[in-house]
Amino acid sequence: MEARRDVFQAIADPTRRKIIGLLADSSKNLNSISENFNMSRQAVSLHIKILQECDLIVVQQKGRERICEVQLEKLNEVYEWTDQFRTFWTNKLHALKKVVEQPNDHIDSPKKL
Amino acid sequence: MEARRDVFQAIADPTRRKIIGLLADSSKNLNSISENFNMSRQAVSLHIKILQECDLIVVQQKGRERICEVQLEKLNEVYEWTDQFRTFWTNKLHALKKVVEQPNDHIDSPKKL
DNA sequence: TATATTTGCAAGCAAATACTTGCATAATAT
DNA sequence: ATATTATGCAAGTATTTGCTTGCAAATATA
Repeated sequence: MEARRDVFQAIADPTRRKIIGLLADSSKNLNSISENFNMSRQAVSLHIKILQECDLIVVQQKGRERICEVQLEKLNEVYEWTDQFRTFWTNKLHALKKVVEQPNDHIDSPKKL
Repeated sequence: MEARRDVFQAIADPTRRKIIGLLADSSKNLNSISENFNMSRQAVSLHIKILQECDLIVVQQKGRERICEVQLEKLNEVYEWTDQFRTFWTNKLHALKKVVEQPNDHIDSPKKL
């Protein structure tokens, strides 16, 4: 069953987030990744597969080894989604400040909230 | 079954992300939220519950209504996790530039990225 | 060639997820 | 008082998830 497979789903699992962290440091083959976890190699392999399916990881066959490289840019989707709301929560602090500090409008105000 | 319940898990579901978006605009009661979806009220109610369990939503009883308010600050955990890697992928572009462009430091540089 | 290593594939399983429908309950409106 | 509205609770189901173990295959090393 090909289920929904997106970046948000992929990073929902803590093991997969840890894998991303490991690979951000340097590319690694499947076995050396799985050494960092208390689960079977197969379990890790499955996580890798999921990360691959949403292009967070690119796997390159090198002899009998599979070198996994993380594509951190793919996290941009998540970054942007959260960042969109970040302006909301930072504005909770700044919006008030702006209103209070501005006794009247100036010509050079480019934007008003 | 009390499963792992964290923000990453919570935002993995597209319905829940949409709920967050809706509530970012303004707080709403359960029924008016569920009007935006093609699923049963119960299904939406369950999503709300999950969002509540990780403090992304605070529910306030008001008579017979339950007003849902989103706590966008809780997304900071996700923001920071992605941002940590963002420096990696933006550095792919900027790191080289920095090294090349900066022959020495200046006093009047208020901030360096 | 015999053996180690790195990996894939497949079956099996318990738990979680994402829903559904039906009924109960409490607050409000007529 | 009765109907309407907003909601919760519980049971049931199909699918997905996160793992396991066993076996096979391909590559590298002795």
